[in-house]
Amino acid sequence: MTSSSRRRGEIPLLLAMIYRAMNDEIHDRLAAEGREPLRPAHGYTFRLLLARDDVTTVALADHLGITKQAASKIAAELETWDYLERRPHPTDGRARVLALTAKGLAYVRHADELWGQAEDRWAAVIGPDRLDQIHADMRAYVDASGGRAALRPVW
Amino acid sequence: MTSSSRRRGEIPLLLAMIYRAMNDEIHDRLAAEGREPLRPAHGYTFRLLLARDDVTTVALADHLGITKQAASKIAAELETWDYLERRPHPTDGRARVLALTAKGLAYVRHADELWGQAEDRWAAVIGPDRLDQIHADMRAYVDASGGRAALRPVW
DNA sequence: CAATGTAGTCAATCAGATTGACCATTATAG
DNA sequence: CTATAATGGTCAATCTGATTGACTACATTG
Repeated sequence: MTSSSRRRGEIPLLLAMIYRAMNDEIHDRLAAEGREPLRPAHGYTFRLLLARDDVTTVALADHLGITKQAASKIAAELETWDYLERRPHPTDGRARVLALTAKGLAYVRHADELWGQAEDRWAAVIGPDRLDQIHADMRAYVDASGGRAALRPVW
Repeated sequence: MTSSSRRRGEIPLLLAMIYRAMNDEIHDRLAAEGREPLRPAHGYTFRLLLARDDVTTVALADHLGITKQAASKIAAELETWDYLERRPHPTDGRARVLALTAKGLAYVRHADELWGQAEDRWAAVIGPDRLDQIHADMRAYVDASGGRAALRPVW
């Protein structure tokens, strides 16, 4: 059966390998579409903005684990490419709220479809039931790690 | 059971989250031990040298996906910290073979133990049998991706 | 309303990487 | 055998994404 041959400590490496393989695949396809030179940080920014609608530059910086100056630059790039806009904050005059534009939203949807296809390819190999199981087991780990596991950049 | 609630495209994100969470944990612990400022590239270098004993600077560069100049610098750092040594190549007078020193090997062993502990923590949540299953399913994906999946840096 | 804290910007600098030029050695073609 | 091309590695200059530090404008606390 499955067991015996599992070397201790191999699991994390496999996680990295699979994520990296899927990531490469998606990146290649996005690059082939001739888009702006989006870097990982931009992708993580999209995903944060999708999850929350009250994101300021400082919040973005915190999420990405970089300084606010660097985060500001990321946001500025995305703004010039029309992926996001900086709107005045409703209550705080100092702050600005970062929000995806229609183009930005379309981009995330498109990327999500590609991620979905990568996932499908795994499902094709092991079957959807196993993938459901894996999904549940991964969720269990994330839930058990008490907030330590969040979708933050893997640099 | 497990299924129904799985949103398509969520799996890759969970992979990233878990890898990142485990990585953070290990990094924190290694950093707390007051070592040289080792970066991800150094870790991937260790792992390559552990797997092969004929690694040249160019091979390292190729593996890391960086230029040979950058790879040379990485190797030079590791050499000054006594983690690896550059030996003359047995047959090619131009080349040098990179190899782990005893200190380098000890470091990898230590890091592997920490990875093993992270893995154990997951096993504690879902049980070792499930982890065996996941291991097999991940292996299946890697094998099916025809060499595309290799342990290369996830930046 | 004074004092302190926070969001964001501008400017200078740093670190890790890249490009380009080069040398020494090896492999290939006449 | 050479003559030529290709390869491993280094040195130097440059680029880029980030950091630190100083500052302004607004907010919060007392």
